[in-house]
Amino acid sequence: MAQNKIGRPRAFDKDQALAAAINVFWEKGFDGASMKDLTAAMGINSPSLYAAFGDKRQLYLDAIDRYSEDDSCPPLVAFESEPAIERAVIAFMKATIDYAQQQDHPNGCFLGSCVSTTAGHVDGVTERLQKAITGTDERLVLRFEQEKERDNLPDDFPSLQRARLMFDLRQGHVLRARAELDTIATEADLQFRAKIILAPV
Amino acid sequence: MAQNKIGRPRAFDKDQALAAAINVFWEKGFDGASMKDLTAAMGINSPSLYAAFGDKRQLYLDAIDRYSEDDSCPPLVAFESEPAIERAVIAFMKATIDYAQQQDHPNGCFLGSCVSTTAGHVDGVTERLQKAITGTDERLVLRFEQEKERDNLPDDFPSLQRARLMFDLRQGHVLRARAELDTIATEADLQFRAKIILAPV
DNA sequence: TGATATGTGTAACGATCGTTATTAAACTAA
DNA sequence: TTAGTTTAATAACGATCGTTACACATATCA
Repeated sequence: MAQNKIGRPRAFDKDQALAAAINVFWEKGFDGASMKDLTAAMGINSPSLYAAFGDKRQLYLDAIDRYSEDDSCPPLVAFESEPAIERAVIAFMKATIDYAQQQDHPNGCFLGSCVSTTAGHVDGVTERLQKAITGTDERLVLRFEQEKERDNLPDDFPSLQRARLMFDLRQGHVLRARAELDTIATEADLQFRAKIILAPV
Repeated sequence: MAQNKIGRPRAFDKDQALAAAINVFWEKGFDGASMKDLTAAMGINSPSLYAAFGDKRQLYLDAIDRYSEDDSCPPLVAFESEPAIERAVIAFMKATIDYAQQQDHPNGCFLGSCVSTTAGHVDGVTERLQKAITGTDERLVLRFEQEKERDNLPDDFPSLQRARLMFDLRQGHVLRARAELDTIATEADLQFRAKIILAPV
């Protein structure tokens, strides 16, 4: 796991420290998270943090990058790994709801609930946010296109339109979860939302 | 407008100052906005701010309350004032997109893009966010119910389900706008989104 | 006109911010 | 064992944070 330079005095686990930093930023935001908060959660002292990550802003950008990694978004992974497309759409939504309310990390979505605040006033954030959004769109589109090739969706299925629809719906769940409101999760509601995603034009 | 106690030395316009504070918080977030930023934008000195609003946190809560006032959300107002329900839904979406990208204030939505970050770590925010969300749901439901009474919508139309659908879609536009991404605004996409909102069960 | 009330502006408060110089400790290589 | 290297921990840096005393200006009312 941790690829430390062998042998030296027990170096801390950088991956683990970064994961801890994500949760702090996620809970308090970039400006709300102090170095004291961060070092306490990461289990290191500030000089180690600076040696490993540069400064607070770079740590923040690293946290965003780590969070945006391919396999870091459970809803996307659920969507991509479910064989039947109808079930995949439902899996995406269920995973979105579950994930946003999960107890082992703050509510909502790090990107949608927190990073968005710093877009435009912390350098490097806007580009990363854009990449995360368009990247998600593209992964959703990819799956739809694959299904079209397999004749599981009609040839005129508007993949990008529906991908964006899925993504946009997701943000509502995220905000409700952040506000500690129960998100709708009745089977009927989920079925309806899945139906409209896959509805013929 | 400003209801100052008459005659005393030129008191600043509290409403106008609060409006300026909203934009600062909206752009930089609660923790990212310094008192210096705030007083500069509000055109007053800190003692005046403290006399009028208490402290930074109370000013923030006042800003949230002011922003959440009944007539402060253009998409909602558009939805409520358009006579035909089909056109009202489209007006809501168009207003959402326009508003989130408008140039006279920061991108996105103050509540959805910024306040959400402080939910859970600044006292008083979560309750206000909940009230704003459920309040919006209720206003959307109210209009749908009125249309049902006028037989413009079927009796079994699931008002709450569709209200939440509208609201959730909105958040996607808000996030994209915050990230300075163009949101979809083709007539076809809008038509489709309006269609699914009003679709029979 | 003077006394008083109200709000402004200056300047400073202690606390905490992000950051770093410096010292101590731990392990490898010889 | 000892020299050398790498990391951790302590403590301090100047700057800025949110907040507030204090003195000055302005307008009303006696």
